[in-house]
Amino acid sequence: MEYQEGKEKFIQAFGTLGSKWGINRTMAQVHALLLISPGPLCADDIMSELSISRGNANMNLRALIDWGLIYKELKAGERKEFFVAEKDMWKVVRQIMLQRKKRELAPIMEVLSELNEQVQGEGEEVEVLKKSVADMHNFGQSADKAIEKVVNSDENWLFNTFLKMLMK
Amino acid sequence: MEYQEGKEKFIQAFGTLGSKWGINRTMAQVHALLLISPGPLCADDIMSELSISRGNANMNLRALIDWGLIYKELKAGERKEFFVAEKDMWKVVRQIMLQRKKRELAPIMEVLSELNEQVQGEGEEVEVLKKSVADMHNFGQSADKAIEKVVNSDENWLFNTFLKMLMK
DNA sequence: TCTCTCTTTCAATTGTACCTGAAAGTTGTG
DNA sequence: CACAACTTTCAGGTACAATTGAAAGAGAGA
Repeated sequence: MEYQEGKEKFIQAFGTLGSKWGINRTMAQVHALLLISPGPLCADDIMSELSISRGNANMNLRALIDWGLIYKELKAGERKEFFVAEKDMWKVVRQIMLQRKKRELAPIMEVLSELNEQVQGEGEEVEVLKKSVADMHNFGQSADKAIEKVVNSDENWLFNTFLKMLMK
Repeated sequence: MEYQEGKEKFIQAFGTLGSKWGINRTMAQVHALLLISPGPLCADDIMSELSISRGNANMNLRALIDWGLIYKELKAGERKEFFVAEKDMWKVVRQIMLQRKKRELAPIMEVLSELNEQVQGEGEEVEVLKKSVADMHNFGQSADKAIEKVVNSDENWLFNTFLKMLMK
């Protein structure tokens, strides 16, 4: 397979994956493009590689910076901004886990806490609702803790060892 | 808070959560509704509770059965089909992990394997592409193994212990 | 200050996944 | 078989998110 074809397949696959996980297809593609670029790229590079508009490129680059997945880089003597991706896969995954926890786990946990405390009434249907809420709240807390531990495992020899075992 | 309000908030929150994770909003809402229903519901119950059409209800009920998250139940003397949700939170999460692994991890792993084996050529850009592909393939395999282990942890005392520790 | 280059914004457009409802299909019963 | 009770399908419509492109903004150097 030629380089160009491989590159396109990679970017394409990444975009599809992203969209199945609730992440903007283009954002995922920009990320993929930067991941396989040996050097920094500027907005125009990305626009022409992915055939997208200036506005779209700009929006998704900002979003990726916001997620902590790419960095802005300034070249001496150039006005243009360049971008590079974090290429350490473990850091990438860690960053994604943290961001999604913050953006999507946290809000629902708040709703669950509220329901946990405030739903009144009696009867079977109320009990079933309360139990569901409590179970999910519980599970969410466990998940939160597990994510924190995994994300910070570098600092913890014991968990690091267990994690490696888990993945073998 | 009254029961009805709590119920609506629960269903609403679940729907939002689902859509942020690439799961059909309505499917998540139907699931939520069944989770907090003391008894089985039929298609008409769901249509009126969620104000959705017959076709929509049918589609999403089939999908939920397909995911292994709800079951069909027949009542003696009734033609209608009734539905109940699996309410054990751990089984629910397990099922979702397995299904998503099958549906979304597997396809991209195939692309990565293909690229891993078939990308030809030399030069820095080819090397960077190859490295990205290899890293991701690696990570994907680890994730796959970790999911398998977590999902089957009931049978494995050591990992069960570890998991509990991870979540405390 | 003016101009040139690059970045950001946003109203209008486009794209896409989802939903509807009616019609066709299925199945049990008299 | 004919009917009634439900389920499934799907062509067309809707709603929402993503995208465009042009205009406004921002900053550096002459």
